[in-house]
Amino acid sequence: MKFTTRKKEIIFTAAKLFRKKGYSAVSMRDLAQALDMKAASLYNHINSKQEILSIIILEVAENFTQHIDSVLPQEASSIEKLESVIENHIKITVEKTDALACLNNDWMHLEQLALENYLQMRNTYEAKMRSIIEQGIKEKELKTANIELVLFSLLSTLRTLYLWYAKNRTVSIKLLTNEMKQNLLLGIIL
Amino acid sequence: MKFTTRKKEIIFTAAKLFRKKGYSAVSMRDLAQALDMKAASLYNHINSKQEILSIIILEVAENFTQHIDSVLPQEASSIEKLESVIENHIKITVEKTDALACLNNDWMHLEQLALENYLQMRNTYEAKMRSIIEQGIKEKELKTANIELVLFSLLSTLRTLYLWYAKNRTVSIKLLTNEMKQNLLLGIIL
DNA sequence: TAACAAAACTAACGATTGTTAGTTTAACTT
DNA sequence: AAGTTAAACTAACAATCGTTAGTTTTGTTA
Repeated sequence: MKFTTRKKEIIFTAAKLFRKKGYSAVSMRDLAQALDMKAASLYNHINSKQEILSIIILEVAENFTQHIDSVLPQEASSIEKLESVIENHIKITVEKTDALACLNNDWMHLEQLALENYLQMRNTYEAKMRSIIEQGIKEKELKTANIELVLFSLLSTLRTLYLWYAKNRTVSIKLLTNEMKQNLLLGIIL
Repeated sequence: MKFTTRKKEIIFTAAKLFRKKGYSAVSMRDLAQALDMKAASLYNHINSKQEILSIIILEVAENFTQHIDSVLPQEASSIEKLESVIENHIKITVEKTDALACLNNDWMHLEQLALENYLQMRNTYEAKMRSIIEQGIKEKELKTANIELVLFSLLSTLRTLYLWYAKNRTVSIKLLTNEMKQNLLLGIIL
């Protein structure tokens, strides 16, 4: 990996460590050692451990926000919109595996504004997903069902797909995308 | 809640705290305070923080193991077996929400034998789930698809259902079970 | 009521935590 | 070559970590 700045390298490495052991279990000395430097030197580039976490998480959260904001106003069927959401989740899973894991597992260790920011983005994201599902039911494209459970069924798999992808990195994104659309939207029963 | 022993009360409370903040972020002093006692007093009942974690996680893991061991040899269709697995996941989600969350999020903080034990149970569980799916495909009950992805799609939702249930405790288990079978097995498209 | 056991307490330990201050090295720019 | 800045270093801080030792309180049994 090539980095434009040392700060990005630190954040990249931190994401890898946070993913493996969790934010709280990674010390600044652990992080420094992984970068072959001393803990105090990290502070030439970052302000705090907390700043590292918030940069990692908020960047991914903004990726999700931007995508759904672009999908929602489109003139498309609800199913096409859901497919686009699935594609984006897979894209982020593949491109930002570690950061996505941090978002999933360590968001509760965010503090103050960063936490508020994250929660607001997550709530908005879920509300927009919900509206897509509601549109689909209204237009008779989706089954009438408990919207909250449909929403959760989709998001739970998409959010944790990085766990599967970490052990199956050789699979083609094309195949992965098609299979996930199948499983999530059409079910697995013949 | 009524407890038979102080030890169970400690473990129950620990599971609640571990779930909220993660194993590493909960100190023995945090745990003691939640029980209205001093940290040192905990050691009259437990041997170590690590012991608490392993008791919490291994008990739930054994619940999963026992159930799938009873399902696998049954004379039933693959779909009936999958439905039984779904029912069990929901049962554990409802009855042992906090412990299940610990298993999901903090298993990597298990040490030595407890970690080996857990991983062995998880691998065996997944292998048995896989064999049910393979049976279903062979008997033309399930679609021909990437088995690993079908397995993951099911397990990812079932494993994290506690996140949804925590915010929707009033839903009836009957409804929850039926909707989950629908979503996971038949999909959401009309 | 005296004796005993269970379970709480205080005090402290060595290790580790995130972080700061002050200093030295390394890499460019003039 | 001299000057400047970025980025590493050593040393240390106050706080907190899991845990132990020794003591006191509490509640039950003889």
